[in-house]
Amino acid sequence: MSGRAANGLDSAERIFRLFLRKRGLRATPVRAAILQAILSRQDHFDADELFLDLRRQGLSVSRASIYRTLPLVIEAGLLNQIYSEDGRSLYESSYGREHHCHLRCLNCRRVIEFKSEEMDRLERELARRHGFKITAHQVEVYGLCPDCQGKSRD
Amino acid sequence: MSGRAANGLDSAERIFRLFLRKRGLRATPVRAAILQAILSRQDHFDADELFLDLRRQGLSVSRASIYRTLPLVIEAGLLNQIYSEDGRSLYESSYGREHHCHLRCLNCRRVIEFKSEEMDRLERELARRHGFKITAHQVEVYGLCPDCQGKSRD
DNA sequence: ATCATTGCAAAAGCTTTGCATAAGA
DNA sequence: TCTTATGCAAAGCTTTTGCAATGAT
Repeated sequence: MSGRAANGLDSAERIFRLFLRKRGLRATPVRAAILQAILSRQDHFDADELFLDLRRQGLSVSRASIYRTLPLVIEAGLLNQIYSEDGRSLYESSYGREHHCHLRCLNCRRVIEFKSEEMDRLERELARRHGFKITAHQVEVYGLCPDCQGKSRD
Repeated sequence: MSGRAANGLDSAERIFRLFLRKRGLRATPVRAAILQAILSRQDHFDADELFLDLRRQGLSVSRASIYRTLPLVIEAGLLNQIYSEDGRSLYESSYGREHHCHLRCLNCRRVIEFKSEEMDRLERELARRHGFKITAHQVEVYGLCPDCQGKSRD
Protein backbone atom coordinates (compact mmCIF):
# COMPACT_ATOMS: atom_id res chain seq x y z
CA MET A 1 0.00 0.00 0.00
CA SER A 2 2.98 2.32 -0.39
CA GLY A 3 1.78 3.95 -3.58
CA ARG A 4 5.12 5.61 -4.25
CA ALA A 5 7.62 4.22 -6.73
CA ALA A 6 11.31 4.96 -7.11
CA ASN A 7 10.71 7.28 -10.02
CA GLY A 8 8.21 9.05 -7.80
CA LEU A 9 11.08 9.95 -5.51
CA ASP A 10 13.08 11.18 -8.47
CA SER A 11 10.19 13.35 -9.47
CA ALA A 12 9.90 14.95 -6.07
CA GLU A 13 13.60 15.65 -6.10
CA ARG A 14 13.30 17.25 -9.51
CA ILE A 15 10.40 19.39 -8.33
CA PHE A 16 12.48 20.53 -5.40
CA ARG A 17 15.52 21.29 -7.52
CA LEU A 18 13.43 23.32 -9.93
CA PHE A 19 11.86 25.18 -7.05
CA LEU A 20 15.29 26.02 -5.62
CA ARG A 21 16.58 27.15 -8.97
CA LYS A 22 13.57 29.38 -9.51
CA ARG A 23 14.24 31.00 -6.15
CA GLY A 24 17.92 31.51 -6.76
CA LEU A 25 18.77 28.94 -4.08
CA ARG A 26 21.27 26.13 -4.37
CA ALA A 27 20.68 22.42 -4.67
CA THR A 28 22.95 21.00 -1.99
CA PRO A 29 23.54 17.50 -0.61
CA VAL A 30 22.16 18.60 2.75
CA ARG A 31 18.90 19.76 1.21
CA ALA A 32 18.67 16.60 -0.87
CA ALA A 33 19.21 14.47 2.24
CA ILE A 34 16.51 16.30 4.16
CA LEU A 35 14.05 15.94 1.30
CA GLN A 36 14.80 12.24 1.03
CA ALA A 37 14.25 11.82 4.77
CA ILE A 38 10.92 13.61 4.48
CA LEU A 39 9.80 11.43 1.60
CA SER A 40 10.84 8.29 3.46
CA ARG A 41 8.33 8.95 6.20
CA GLN A 42 4.76 7.94 5.53
CA ASP A 43 3.52 9.16 8.88
CA HIS A 44 3.47 12.37 10.86
CA PHE A 45 6.75 13.60 12.24
CA ASP A 46 8.43 16.57 13.85
CA ALA A 47 11.72 18.26 13.05
CA ASP A 48 13.66 16.31 15.63
CA GLU A 49 12.49 12.93 14.37
CA LEU A 50 13.80 13.92 10.97
CA PHE A 51 17.10 14.85 12.57
CA LEU A 52 17.30 11.43 14.25
CA ASP A 53 16.34 9.61 11.04
CA LEU A 54 19.18 11.30 9.21
CA ARG A 55 21.56 10.45 12.01
CA ARG A 56 20.58 6.80 11.91
CA GLN A 57 21.45 6.84 8.22
CA GLY A 58 24.87 8.13 9.12
CA LEU A 59 24.12 11.52 7.61
CA SER A 60 25.27 14.40 9.71
CA VAL A 61 22.84 17.25 9.21
CA SER A 62 22.32 19.93 11.79
CA ARG A 63 18.97 20.74 13.31
CA ALA A 64 19.43 24.31 12.07
CA SER A 65 19.57 23.10 8.48
CA ILE A 66 16.45 21.05 9.00
CA TYR A 67 14.57 24.00 10.43
CA ARG A 68 15.81 26.15 7.58
CA THR A 69 14.89 23.62 4.92
CA LEU A 70 11.40 22.63 6.07
CA PRO A 71 9.77 25.90 4.98
CA LEU A 72 11.35 25.51 1.56
CA VAL A 73 9.94 22.02 1.08
CA ILE A 74 6.56 23.32 2.17
CA GLU A 75 6.74 26.16 -0.33
CA ALA A 76 7.75 23.69 -3.00
CA GLY A 77 4.44 21.94 -2.33
CA LEU A 78 6.00 18.70 -1.13
CA LEU A 79 5.25 18.96 2.57
CA ASN A 80 2.33 19.95 4.76
CA GLN A 81 2.58 21.39 8.19
CA ILE A 82 -0.23 19.85 10.13
CA TYR A 83 -1.55 20.09 13.64
CA SER A 84 0.88 20.96 16.42
CA GLU A 85 1.15 18.87 19.51
CA ASP A 86 2.80 19.79 22.82
CA GLY A 87 4.58 22.71 21.29
CA ARG A 88 6.13 20.78 18.42
CA SER A 89 5.08 21.35 14.84
CA LEU A 90 4.10 18.19 13.03
CA TYR A 91 4.59 17.60 9.32
CA GLU A 92 3.55 15.12 6.70
CA SER A 93 4.86 14.56 3.21
CA SER A 94 2.36 15.64 0.60
CA TYR A 95 4.18 14.39 -2.48
CA GLY A 96 2.18 11.81 -4.40
CA ARG A 97 -0.59 11.97 -1.84
CA GLU A 98 -4.10 13.16 -2.42
CA HIS A 99 -5.83 15.35 0.09
CA HIS A 100 -7.11 13.34 2.98
CA CYS A 101 -8.73 13.80 6.35
CA HIS A 102 -7.55 12.59 9.75
CA LEU A 103 -9.55 10.66 12.28
CA ARG A 104 -7.70 10.92 15.59
CA CYS A 105 -8.26 8.79 18.63
CA LEU A 106 -8.03 10.97 21.71
CA ASN A 107 -7.20 7.99 23.89
CA CYS A 108 -4.50 6.05 22.05
CA ARG A 109 -3.47 8.85 19.66
CA ARG A 110 -3.98 6.56 16.70
CA VAL A 111 -4.54 8.40 13.44
CA ILE A 112 -6.68 7.00 10.65
CA GLU A 113 -6.61 8.70 7.30
CA PHE A 114 -9.53 8.78 4.96
CA LYS A 115 -10.36 10.39 1.68
CA SER A 116 -13.70 11.73 0.62
CA GLU A 117 -14.49 13.08 -2.80
CA GLU A 118 -17.76 14.28 -1.41
CA MET A 119 -16.10 16.33 1.30
CA ASP A 120 -13.63 17.79 -1.14
CA ARG A 121 -16.45 18.84 -3.40
CA LEU A 122 -18.35 20.29 -0.47
CA GLU A 123 -15.35 22.32 0.63
CA ARG A 124 -14.83 23.65 -2.85
CA GLU A 125 -18.45 24.69 -3.08
CA LEU A 126 -18.36 26.46 0.26
CA ALA A 127 -15.16 28.27 -0.63
CA ARG A 128 -16.64 29.37 -3.92
CA ARG A 129 -19.65 30.72 -2.11
CA HIS A 130 -17.34 32.94 -0.07
CA GLY A 131 -15.23 33.90 -3.05
CA PHE A 132 -12.17 32.03 -1.82
CA LYS A 133 -9.57 30.47 -4.03
CA ILE A 134 -8.58 27.26 -2.25
CA THR A 135 -4.96 26.29 -1.81
CA ALA A 136 -5.08 23.57 0.83
CA HIS A 137 -7.31 22.16 3.50
CA GLN A 138 -7.14 20.13 6.63
CA VAL A 139 -9.87 18.13 8.25
CA GLU A 140 -9.32 16.72 11.71
CA VAL A 141 -11.98 14.65 13.43
CA TYR A 142 -11.42 13.73 17.07
CA GLY A 143 -12.98 10.87 18.94
CA LEU A 144 -12.48 7.37 20.22
CA CYS A 145 -11.37 4.55 17.97
CA PRO A 146 -13.14 1.17 18.10
CA ASP A 147 -10.51 -0.31 20.43
CA CYS A 148 -10.74 2.52 22.93
CA GLN A 149 -14.49 2.90 23.19
CA GLY A 150 -14.82 0.15 25.78
CA LYS A 151 -12.24 1.60 28.12
CA SER A 152 -13.48 4.51 30.17
CA ARG A 153 -11.05 7.37 30.27
CA ASP A 154 -10.90 9.29 33.56
CA MET B 1 -25.01 38.52 15.51
CA SER B 2 -23.54 37.95 18.96
CA GLY B 3 -25.85 35.11 19.93
CA ARG B 4 -24.75 35.15 23.55
CA ALA B 5 -26.86 36.78 26.23
CA ALA B 6 -25.98 37.72 29.79
CA ASN B 7 -27.60 34.61 31.17
CA GLY B 8 -25.53 32.70 28.67
CA LEU B 9 -22.44 33.90 30.49
CA ASP B 10 -23.95 32.83 33.78
CA SER B 11 -24.58 29.43 32.36
CA ALA B 12 -21.02 28.98 31.22
CA GLU B 13 -19.81 29.99 34.63
CA ARG B 14 -22.12 27.50 36.24
CA ILE B 15 -20.91 24.78 33.91
CA PHE B 16 -17.34 25.58 34.86
CA ARG B 17 -18.08 25.65 38.59
CA LEU B 18 -19.82 22.29 38.37
CA PHE B 19 -16.90 20.89 36.42
CA LEU B 20 -14.44 22.11 39.06
CA ARG B 21 -16.54 20.73 41.87
CA LYS B 22 -16.79 17.35 40.19
CA ARG B 23 -13.01 17.27 39.89
CA GLY B 24 -12.39 18.27 43.48
CA LEU B 25 -10.98 21.62 42.33
CA ARG B 26 -11.81 25.00 43.77
CA ALA B 27 -13.82 27.81 42.24
CA THR B 28 -11.56 30.82 42.65
CA PRO B 29 -11.78 34.47 41.55
CA VAL B 30 -8.74 33.95 39.35
CA ARG B 31 -10.37 31.08 37.50
CA ALA B 32 -13.61 33.02 37.16
CA ALA B 33 -11.73 36.00 35.73
CA ILE B 34 -9.94 33.82 33.19
CA LEU B 35 -13.18 32.18 32.11
CA GLN B 36 -14.84 35.57 31.72
CA ALA B 37 -11.93 36.80 29.62
CA ILE B 38 -12.23 33.72 27.42
CA LEU B 39 -15.96 34.20 26.95
CA SER B 40 -15.46 37.88 26.12
CA ARG B 41 -13.43 37.03 23.07
CA GLN B 42 -15.33 36.11 19.95
CA ASP B 43 -12.20 35.53 17.91
CA HIS B 44 -9.10 33.41 18.07
CA PHE B 45 -6.54 34.24 20.72
CA ASP B 46 -3.43 32.94 22.41
CA ALA B 47 -2.56 32.74 26.09
CA ASP B 48 -0.71 36.02 26.12
CA GLU B 49 -3.57 37.96 24.58
CA LEU B 50 -5.75 36.68 27.38
CA PHE B 51 -3.14 37.86 29.87
CA LEU B 52 -3.14 41.34 28.31
CA ASP B 53 -6.95 41.47 28.20
CA LEU B 54 -7.10 40.76 31.91
CA ARG B 55 -4.45 43.38 32.57
CA ARG B 56 -6.39 45.99 30.64
CA GLN B 57 -9.35 45.22 32.88
CA GLY B 58 -7.16 45.93 35.86
CA LEU B 59 -7.17 42.28 36.88
CA SER B 60 -3.80 40.98 37.91
CA VAL B 61 -3.59 37.34 36.89
CA SER B 62 -0.29 35.62 36.22
CA ARG B 63 0.55 33.91 32.98
CA ALA B 64 1.14 30.75 34.98
CA SER B 65 -2.45 30.74 36.17
CA ILE B 66 -3.68 31.24 32.65
CA TYR B 67 -1.61 28.35 31.36
CA ARG B 68 -2.84 26.22 34.25
CA THR B 69 -6.48 27.15 33.73
CA LEU B 70 -6.79 26.80 29.95
CA PRO B 71 -6.71 22.98 30.00
CA LEU B 72 -9.44 22.99 32.62
CA VAL B 73 -11.72 25.17 30.53
CA ILE B 74 -11.06 22.90 27.57
CA GLU B 75 -11.93 19.83 29.61
CA ALA B 76 -15.08 21.56 30.80
CA GLY B 77 -16.08 21.77 27.13
CA LEU B 78 -16.08 25.57 27.00
CA LEU B 79 -12.94 26.12 24.94
CA ASN B 80 -11.34 24.67 21.84
CA GLN B 81 -7.66 24.59 21.13
CA ILE B 82 -7.33 25.22 17.44
CA TYR B 83 -4.49 25.49 14.99
CA SER B 84 -1.12 26.69 16.26
CA GLU B 85 0.72 29.52 14.62
CA ASP B 86 4.38 30.45 14.99
CA GLY B 87 4.75 28.24 18.01
CA ARG B 88 1.82 29.73 19.90
CA SER B 89 -1.31 27.73 20.61
CA LEU B 90 -4.50 29.41 19.51
CA TYR B 91 -7.85 29.01 21.23
CA GLU B 92 -11.46 29.88 20.63
CA SER B 93 -14.40 29.88 23.00
CA SER B 94 -16.82 27.10 22.22
CA TYR B 95 -19.59 28.01 24.63
CA GLY B 96 -22.86 28.70 22.89
CA ARG B 97 -21.27 28.12 19.52
CA GLU B 98 -22.11 25.40 17.07
CA HIS B 99 -19.43 23.54 15.24
CA HIS B 100 -18.08 25.56 12.36
CA CYS B 101 -15.33 25.46 9.82
CA HIS B 102 -12.65 28.04 9.09
CA LEU B 103 -11.75 29.53 5.77
CA ARG B 104 -8.33 31.15 6.14
CA CYS B 105 -6.73 33.62 3.79
CA LEU B 106 -3.04 32.80 3.47
CA ASN B 107 -2.24 36.34 2.40
CA CYS B 108 -4.07 38.63 4.82
CA ARG B 109 -4.69 36.02 7.55
CA ARG B 110 -8.38 36.81 7.54
CA VAL B 111 -10.55 34.04 8.91
CA ILE B 112 -14.09 33.40 7.73
CA GLU B 113 -16.23 30.98 9.65
CA PHE B 114 -18.91 28.90 8.07
CA LYS B 115 -21.26 26.16 9.14
CA SER B 116 -22.33 23.23 7.08
CA GLU B 117 -24.90 20.68 8.14
CA GLU B 118 -23.91 18.66 5.15
CA MET B 119 -20.28 18.52 6.15
CA ASP B 120 -21.16 17.61 9.71
CA ARG B 121 -23.31 14.78 8.48
CA LEU B 122 -20.58 13.63 6.14
CA GLU B 123 -18.04 13.58 8.95
CA ARG B 124 -20.34 11.60 11.16
CA GLU B 125 -20.93 9.08 8.41
CA LEU B 126 -17.22 8.67 7.72
CA ALA B 127 -16.44 8.25 11.40
CA ARG B 128 -19.16 5.66 11.74
CA ARG B 129 -17.71 3.78 8.80
CA HIS B 130 -14.41 3.55 10.69
CA GLY B 131 -16.07 2.72 13.98
CA PHE B 132 -15.09 6.01 15.59
CA LYS B 133 -17.11 7.76 18.24
CA ILE B 134 -16.77 11.45 17.46
CA THR B 135 -15.96 13.97 20.15
CA ALA B 136 -14.90 17.03 18.20
CA HIS B 137 -13.77 18.08 14.78
CA GLN B 138 -11.94 20.87 13.07
CA VAL B 139 -12.04 21.85 9.44
CA GLU B 140 -9.54 24.35 8.11
CA VAL B 141 -9.57 25.42 4.48
CA TYR B 142 -6.68 27.57 3.24
CA GLY B 143 -6.66 29.85 0.26
CA LEU B 144 -6.93 33.42 -0.91
CA CYS B 145 -9.85 35.62 0.02
CA PRO B 146 -11.61 37.72 -2.64
CA ASP B 147 -9.62 40.85 -1.74
CA CYS B 148 -6.27 39.11 -2.01
CA GLN B 149 -6.76 37.20 -5.24
CA GLY B 150 -5.80 40.17 -7.37
CA LYS B 151 -2.52 40.80 -5.61
CA SER B 152 0.26 38.45 -6.58
CA ARG B 153 2.09 37.06 -3.60
CA ASP B 154 5.45 36.20 -5.15
C1' DA C 1 -7.20 23.87 59.92
C1' DT C 2 -6.24 21.82 55.61
C1' DC C 3 -5.00 21.46 51.28
C1' DA C 4 -5.48 23.52 46.69
C1' DT C 5 -4.13 27.73 44.17
C1' DT C 6 -1.37 31.58 43.02
C1' DG C 7 2.69 34.32 41.63
C1' DC C 8 7.30 34.63 40.88
C1' DA C 9 11.27 33.28 38.83
C1' DA C 10 13.75 29.69 36.97
C1' DA C 11 13.71 25.88 33.86
C1' DA C 12 12.44 23.42 29.85
C1' DG C 13 11.21 22.79 25.18
C1' DC C 14 11.23 23.89 20.37
C1' DT C 15 12.77 27.06 16.92
C1' DT C 16 15.48 30.95 15.19
C1' DT C 17 19.60 33.57 14.47
C1' DG C 18 24.62 35.48 14.33
C1' DC C 19 28.80 34.43 12.78
C1' DA C 20 32.79 32.14 11.05
C1' DT C 21 33.77 28.40 7.90
C1' DA C 22 32.81 25.54 3.97
C1' DA C 23 31.26 24.91 -0.52
C1' DG C 24 28.11 25.62 -4.75
C1' DA C 25 27.80 28.07 -9.37
C1' DT D 1 35.65 34.51 -7.16
C1' DC D 2 31.53 35.60 -5.17
C1' DT D 3 27.67 34.49 -2.78
C1' DT D 4 24.93 31.11 -0.53
C1' DA D 5 24.69 27.22 2.78
C1' DT D 6 26.08 25.04 6.93
C1' DG D 7 27.14 24.07 11.84
C1' DC D 8 27.70 25.59 16.23
C1' DA D 9 26.33 27.89 20.09
C1' DA D 10 23.68 31.42 21.88
C1' DA D 11 19.39 33.71 21.98
C1' DG D 12 14.28 33.93 21.69
C1' DC D 13 9.78 32.16 22.35
C1' DT D 14 6.06 30.00 24.46
C1' DT D 15 4.88 26.98 28.04
C1' DT D 16 5.85 24.35 32.33
C1' DT D 17 7.35 23.77 37.00
C1' DG D 18 9.28 24.35 42.03
C1' DC D 19 8.36 26.64 46.03
C1' DA D 20 6.78 29.75 49.48
C1' DA D 21 2.84 32.47 50.45
C1' DT D 22 -2.06 33.03 49.97
C1' DG D 23 -6.70 31.74 50.03
C1' DA D 24 -10.88 28.58 49.54
C1' DT D 25 -13.83 25.20 51.92
